[in-house]
Amino acid sequence: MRERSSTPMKSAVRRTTLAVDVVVLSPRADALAVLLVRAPAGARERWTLPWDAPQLDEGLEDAASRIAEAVLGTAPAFFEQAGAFSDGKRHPGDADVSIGIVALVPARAEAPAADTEWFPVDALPTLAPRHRAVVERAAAVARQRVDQSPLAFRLLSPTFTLSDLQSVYELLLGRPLHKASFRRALQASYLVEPTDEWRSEGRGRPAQLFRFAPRKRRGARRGVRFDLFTE
Amino acid sequence: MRERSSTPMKSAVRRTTLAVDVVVLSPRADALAVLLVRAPAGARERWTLPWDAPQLDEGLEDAASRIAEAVLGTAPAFFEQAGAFSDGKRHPGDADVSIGIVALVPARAEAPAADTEWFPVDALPTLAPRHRAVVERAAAVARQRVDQSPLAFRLLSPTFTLSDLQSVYELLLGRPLHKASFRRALQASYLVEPTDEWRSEGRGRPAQLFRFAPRKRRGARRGVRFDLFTE
DNA sequence: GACATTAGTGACCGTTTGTTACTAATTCGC
DNA sequence: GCGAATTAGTAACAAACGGTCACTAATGTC
Repeated sequence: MRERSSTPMKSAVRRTTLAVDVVVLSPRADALAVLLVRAPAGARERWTLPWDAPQLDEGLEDAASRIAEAVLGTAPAFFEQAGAFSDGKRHPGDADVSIGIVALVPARAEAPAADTEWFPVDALPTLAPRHRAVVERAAAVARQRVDQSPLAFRLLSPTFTLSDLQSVYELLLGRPLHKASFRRALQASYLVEPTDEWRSEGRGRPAQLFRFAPRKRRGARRGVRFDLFTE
Repeated sequence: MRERSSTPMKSAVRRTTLAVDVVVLSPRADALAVLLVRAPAGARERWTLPWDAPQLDEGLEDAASRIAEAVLGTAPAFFEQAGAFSDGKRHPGDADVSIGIVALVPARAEAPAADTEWFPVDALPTLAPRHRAVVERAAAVARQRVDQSPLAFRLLSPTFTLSDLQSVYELLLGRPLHKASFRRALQASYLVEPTDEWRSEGRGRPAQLFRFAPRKRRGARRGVRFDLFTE
């Protein structure tokens, strides 16, 4: 009979410093971009993610919303957890544990707050190691879940053209998609519905505007896919 | 010009009580089961997830491994985060924030430690509300990621029959799969390779044993799927 | 030895998907 | 005004995929 240590459930609960690190993502100029904040003078890196400790009895998403609103001016409508980080990597506030939370905002014309700037996720400035890991994980989460979560629609205005939507998918998936196939699959998914409006943007034929309006699908999900990331 | 509050990055880092709640999953008797620990006398619920606060400078996965080993006798080989939980729901140790971590172990003959018991995830006993949410989220994570992560193989011994593998997929997906289609898709995925061994289990033809041995796939991933959960 | 039971495969065929090629509606340059 | 360029949208073909059925194979049970 193997000797077993007593279960650890009774040990005292230690106090830990906790940070909510927010990764605000938005499509900018043909790249997925993250909003960074200029670090106060004296910090080791020039840029950081917006972050803070959660307030007493404040939910993590509530904290993320508050933190994002402070830098954006408005609260994003969509959040998703990107994981918890506690490894030896340094956090700008020396938090023991970080909760990474992705916030998605549509591309807008307005500039962000002073002391903030958009950076493509593939061309980040030097960040604290923890923050770099959070951003990378956040981007990976967005890429992995784009087909199971209405992520793409949160990166667009309420109405959008199908070309806009396809561009966002291509941005997230990192590869070009074929127009006809994309539209056929979208049609079958019952995720969008056309509006009466059309948008004419410079040259070319005007495009019809659609809105996100998922309806129940009749067909059950079919076979398995073995889509492991085995690179 | 809108008035903006100063960015919150400078506020003092508050101390928080943090718990790592471990969801040990294993296939048992045609159901996905979770390992629960009998709560000490006086606790409000009779059962809890194995949990503990992380030690100083201990990674979250390290903590999960230690906690799981205390109840299993051996450390599971595979962990995956299931999210952070901070909402008002009560935790057995009154932790402010819980990190839910899924640990996968193959079905084994051996009984778990004393004061522990396997429960099907669809037939849980009364748990603290936080723990119930963690288990539900963990099961959902396992179900969602089964085709993107080698989850299913971590619920099996190093060698297994294709029927075993199909059963695990059916368990996780919650629906029957067709044998021929399953095998055809698996073949195309280059995820398993046959061994020289065969297993005869009571009646019926013996089955060849396979092992998980993913190889690079030639074909690039194809089109998009719009598999939003819109029930 | 007939039968039940589980493993594994071949083949048919309808559906899905990649691709090409087309039509449609607009702006730009002249 | 008119053709070229540009972007939107769709039809149609061929190949690949996936659901299904039917079969063969190897074992234990009676």
